[in-house]
Amino acid sequence: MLDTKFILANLDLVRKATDDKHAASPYIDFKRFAELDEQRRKAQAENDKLAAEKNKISKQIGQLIGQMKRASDADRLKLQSDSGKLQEESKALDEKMQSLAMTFADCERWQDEMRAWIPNVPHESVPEGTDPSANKVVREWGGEPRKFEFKPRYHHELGADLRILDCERGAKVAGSGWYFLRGDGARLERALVSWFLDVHRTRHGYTELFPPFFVTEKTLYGSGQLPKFLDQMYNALEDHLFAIPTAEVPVTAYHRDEVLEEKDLPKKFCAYSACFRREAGAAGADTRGILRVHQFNKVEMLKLATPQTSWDEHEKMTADAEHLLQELGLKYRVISLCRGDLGFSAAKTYDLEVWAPAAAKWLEVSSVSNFTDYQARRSNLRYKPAAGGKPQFLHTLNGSGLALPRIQVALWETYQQADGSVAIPEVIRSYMCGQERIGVNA
RNA sequence: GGAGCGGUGUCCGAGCGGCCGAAGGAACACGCCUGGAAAGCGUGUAGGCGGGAAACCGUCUCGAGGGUUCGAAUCCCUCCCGCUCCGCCA
Repeated sequence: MLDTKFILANLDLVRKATDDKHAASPYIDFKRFAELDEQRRKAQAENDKLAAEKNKISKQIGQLIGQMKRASDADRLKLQSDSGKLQEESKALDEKMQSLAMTFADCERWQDEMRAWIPNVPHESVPEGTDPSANKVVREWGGEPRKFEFKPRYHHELGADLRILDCERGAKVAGSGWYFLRGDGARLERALVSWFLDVHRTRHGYTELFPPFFVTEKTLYGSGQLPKFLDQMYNALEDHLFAIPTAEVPVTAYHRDEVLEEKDLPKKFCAYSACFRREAGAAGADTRGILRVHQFNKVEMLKLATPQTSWDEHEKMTADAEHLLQELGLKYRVISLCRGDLGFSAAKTYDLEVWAPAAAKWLEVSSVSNFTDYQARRSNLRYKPAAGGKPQFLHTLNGSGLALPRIQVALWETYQQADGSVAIPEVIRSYMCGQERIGVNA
């Protein structure tokens, strides 16, 4: 969430961000926000003044009672009546304070509520625009798309023929949008996850985490999924837990409510997790195969950085994800999302899209974002500057590195052979016991 | 799931109704001492909010939330988390 003072000092900026991000809602009323702020500060100032007085009186009573213990009988009576009077005064103050305290708490609660619905402000380098058509292609890698000397087959055809993907049985067991990977398909999935993690760990310097797949409401709130995206999440009502839509959620919460040392920054984590998404409202889109599913595997990268380095780290993280695609030999492009397509909590996002040659489509396989201090404020993630001074909010960044099974889709389609088999990319072979191609699975 | 114990500052740990934002120790920082270091000694070291140009002042915070009281880390209630024992279990 944004800082209250920042919102008030930059109303136009915040209002535009809210509109551009299609986040305007009845919960947000900037005029009311400013009024609440004034009311809140007034109530607090008044309340604090009375509290100071009351504390003074209580202290005096304490002293009188102390004196009473040592006093003669005659003096004791006098002291007793004095302290009685003070007690009355204190009670009177208490009554006055009650309504002030209530006003204060109400104002603060409403402000916080409103802040929870106000999105992050985009970085100035983010393209203007209201929908994906305004997104900018930053760069493309991989040259000309592969030319096939035969008619390339779609991933769902390849998956079925090679018996590495079984959507029918997935649907039987769990419903539409659920699937089985089978044989070498399942093995390739596992190999890719291991390879992703190993590259990030050994070559990109990330610490590996294996996170919980279910988290509390508070945790989801911290990374900005709640309150806005409640309907996109699976939950276990009985236990008040939600299935994570991405490892970003538990890993962002990892250092929640902590104050880190600047010398330990940036913190870099990578984490595998299954991701669960209800995809409510997406029915009808990408129905064939496994382009849009309710459960998928993903390796996530996450960084906690200072505001001074976060933009640099954002570019580096993007490069880390690209590195994987390059080694897999997959054609891809990097897109800078426009203001209207940017996520709720993000200040800037690069999407990485791989080319699926049979479908002749770009598939989003990674989304690398800088959230600046937006999530950090929600999650109370801070650091102590090396130069001294008050703790500051960190900047959080995260990006997929990478998301399955779309990578599988691109691999199958890109590396399919005339005989119907699929070649396994060089870098993955050692993770597949040296296997070089996927033929029909027994 | 049942029974018992416990959650205090960066950490350990005392406090069990007022003089407690909190003893003592450790750690860290600065200063003294030293040729230099260790030991010694001295000083300092939480966060939120509000006010103030600042120095600083006020207020709130001893797991969270509520209650009793003029006054709560201390008493009462609810919840959360941890530990020990028992039960169950991959």
